[in-house]
Amino acid sequence: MREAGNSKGPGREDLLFLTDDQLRKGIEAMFFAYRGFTRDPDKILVKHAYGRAHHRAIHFINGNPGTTVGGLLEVLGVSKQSLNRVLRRLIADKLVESRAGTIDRRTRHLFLSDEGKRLEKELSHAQRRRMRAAYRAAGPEAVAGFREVLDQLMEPRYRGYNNTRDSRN
Amino acid sequence: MREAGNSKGPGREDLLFLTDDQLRKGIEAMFFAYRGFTRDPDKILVKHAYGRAHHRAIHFINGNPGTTVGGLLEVLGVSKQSLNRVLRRLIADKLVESRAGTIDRRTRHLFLSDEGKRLEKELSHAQRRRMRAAYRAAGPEAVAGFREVLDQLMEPRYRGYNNTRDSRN
DNA sequence: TTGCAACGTCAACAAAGCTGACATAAAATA
DNA sequence: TATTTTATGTCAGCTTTGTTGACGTTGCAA
Repeated sequence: MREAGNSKGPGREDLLFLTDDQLRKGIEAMFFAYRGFTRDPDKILVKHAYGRAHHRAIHFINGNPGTTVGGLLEVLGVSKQSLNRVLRRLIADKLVESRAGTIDRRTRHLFLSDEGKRLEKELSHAQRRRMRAAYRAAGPEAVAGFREVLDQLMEPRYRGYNNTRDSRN
Repeated sequence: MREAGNSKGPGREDLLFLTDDQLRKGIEAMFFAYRGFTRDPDKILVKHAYGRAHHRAIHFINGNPGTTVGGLLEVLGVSKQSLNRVLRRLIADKLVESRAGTIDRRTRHLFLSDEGKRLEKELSHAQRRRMRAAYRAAGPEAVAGFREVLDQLMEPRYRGYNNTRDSRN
């Protein structure tokens, strides 16, 4: 992929000529798509009286069980006070468990409780459902392209964040 | 595009089999990408003491000069009180002009002033710059796929929103 | 004339971001 | 050992942006 200019003539595509209008449409599509993307979980969250910030915390704790507060702060990119407010409530509500580390007892390792996992499943199921429908409708090649562009849009340090996280104590 | 299953064997791609993990990665990529996507304009906005809501209003007024308050409400999907707060300030700061319609004098038609256009250019230039870099790095086929998936993710009523808007008085 | 539509606005509230300041416990280091 | 740094928690205060409910005005339309 990503070859540049091959056969007859310097077509605009080959030179990756991008009009402001093409880019503007992409920008608007990103705005509308993100709203669609968050819509289903948002509806579930209001029922439980949580917000998007709670969803994000739950999501990343689920994907990285045992991650520390500091780890979460890095991924989420918010202030510790802001994260703490969210986390405090999730812990009080017993959706998240916080355990002091054994090798470094200053750190707090975070886990979803069974009830936390239940909510996570409810949220991620809804979000995956929409994502799956979009992927299916667009087809596998479109999905590959989608992921490539997203990887380019994000800040480089978050590329390839996936790949099971360290979660050891 | 979007053919389904052709040659030997029912490959997973051909059946559009999508693992939860694939979908989860797409979901996370969407989160990180959206953050990257808004980062540059956000930095500019803080200098001017505006927020993302102001950016959105400016963006859509720029794209649809003469749009009404009601039109903006539809696209942005927020309450009129919320939009009004943003708009009131932009008008007070003389970035946006509001003119009563001539055929229906109840409506307010919105336009960017010269200064409004200046800020819009500053914001959209930064955002297009990142988008352009992402598009260039990913290549034209990836871009096509990106757009297809975004179109699927958004609520259907916003598909093809682009295409120059009515802006007559 | 009566009613609906488009808009503006006040009030009150909530979510979620921020900064600054301070506290504690534990690790790391001098 | 004494000191400093790190990881975390928390209080206070402020901002932006979203919500709902209520009410007022102007103007189009029946």
